[in-house]
Amino acid sequence: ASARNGDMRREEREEEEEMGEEVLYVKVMTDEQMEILRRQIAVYATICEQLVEMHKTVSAQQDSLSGMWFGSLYCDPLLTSSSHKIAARQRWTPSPMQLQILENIFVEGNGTPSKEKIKEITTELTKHGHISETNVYNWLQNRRARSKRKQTSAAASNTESEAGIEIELPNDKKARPDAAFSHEKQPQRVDDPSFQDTEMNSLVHSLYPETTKLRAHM
Amino acid sequence: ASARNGDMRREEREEEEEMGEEVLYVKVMTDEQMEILRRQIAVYATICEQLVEMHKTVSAQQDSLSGMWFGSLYCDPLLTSSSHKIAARQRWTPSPMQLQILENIFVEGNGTPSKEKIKEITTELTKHGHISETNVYNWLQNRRARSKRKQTSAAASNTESEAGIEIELPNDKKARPDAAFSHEKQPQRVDDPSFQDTEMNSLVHSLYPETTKLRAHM
DNA sequence: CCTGTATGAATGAAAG
DNA sequence: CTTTCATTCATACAGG
Repeated sequence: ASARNGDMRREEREEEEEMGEEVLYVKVMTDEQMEILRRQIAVYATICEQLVEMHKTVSAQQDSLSGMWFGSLYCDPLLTSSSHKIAARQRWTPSPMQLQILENIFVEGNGTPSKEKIKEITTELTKHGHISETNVYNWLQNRRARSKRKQTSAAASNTESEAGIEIELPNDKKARPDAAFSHEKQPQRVDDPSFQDTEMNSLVHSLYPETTKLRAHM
Repeated sequence: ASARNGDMRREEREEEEEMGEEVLYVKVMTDEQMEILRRQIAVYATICEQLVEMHKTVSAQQDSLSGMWFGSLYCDPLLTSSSHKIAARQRWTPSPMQLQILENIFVEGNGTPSKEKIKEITTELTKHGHISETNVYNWLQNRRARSKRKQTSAAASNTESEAGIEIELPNDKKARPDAAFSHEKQPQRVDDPSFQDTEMNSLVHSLYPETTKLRAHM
């Protein structure tokens, strides 16, 4: 029972849903939307901070428990809430945390995924969830491949732009990003780390001091 | 396989400028930037969730504190912002015409859809509607996979009739280097194009039940 | 409105 | 490394 009437239908639907004047489907954010996003992120940040504060307060009175929490949060965060969680997915799924770290590693661009390194990374990531060296290896491999593919297709259709999409990754000593949103029409380098949000990193860091790697750019 | 069409976006944007009445300079995010943002939000979400869990645990023992807490945190950041939805990531829908053509191509069964071929097909299909190479690629891939699955399940039911055991739980484990035990619950990826609903709202809502308004405009 | 289903897309893993 | 496969995720629709 599938009505394949294509775009027309969808367009109508969307329009009726909300935006009246913006009929076009562009993957573009207006200033306003940017603002919304920024605010939403700010909300997260705020909530997290306050939760952390709260935790501190509470744990000050229950220190026996607090140690346990911080120690086990990432490895086994939800045991308490849902014991009916059986699940057991067959294929590994990186936790957001792991993803973030992997992404950073990728961006840092050591093009050399040495065995040694892999092992090291794996060890680090184990703190944030179940993972194996194979996972790390595969992830990096896939990431590389897909990034490359993207670049290729992008370059293909973007011939006239001499913009020198020097799409080779890493080593960007770009200024530290504060606010992070680019105003340029030209898309930035694909994996521009400058886009990453410092605020969050520091938040995460304050939560999980052992994850210094998150910010490690040197 | 995963490459999203980053360049396509740009083209669309220019289109917009052309036909646009006002110049409307918008800030553009590349897909990659969007993705990074999504992930960062996902990290926030995860942290928040876990903190919430923690809070529940704690407040179960100290309900006097928890009440105070819920009352004071929220500062109404999102209520005002509403109204504009970020253009959703839309998923391509083949027009009937395109579908027909694709079907034919599939039936012709050249099992190897070379890149060359894909490009060609895409060009052809563009005449019948908006489409990209990735779309074609995905479509064929999905078509193949699902066709195959159908056969498999058909065969399975066949076997079942003779064996009498129809337990076909997809529980079979592929050879995995690491023995799998139950994963931690992996919160789903926040992959919401609008950046505005589901995950975050429900998270916030769970934090601040009284702010139901948050969801009002969805 | 909410729930179920078809299907475009993303992605971990493996083959080539 | 590149390409392909298998599985999962998320969304567009249809039906209650």
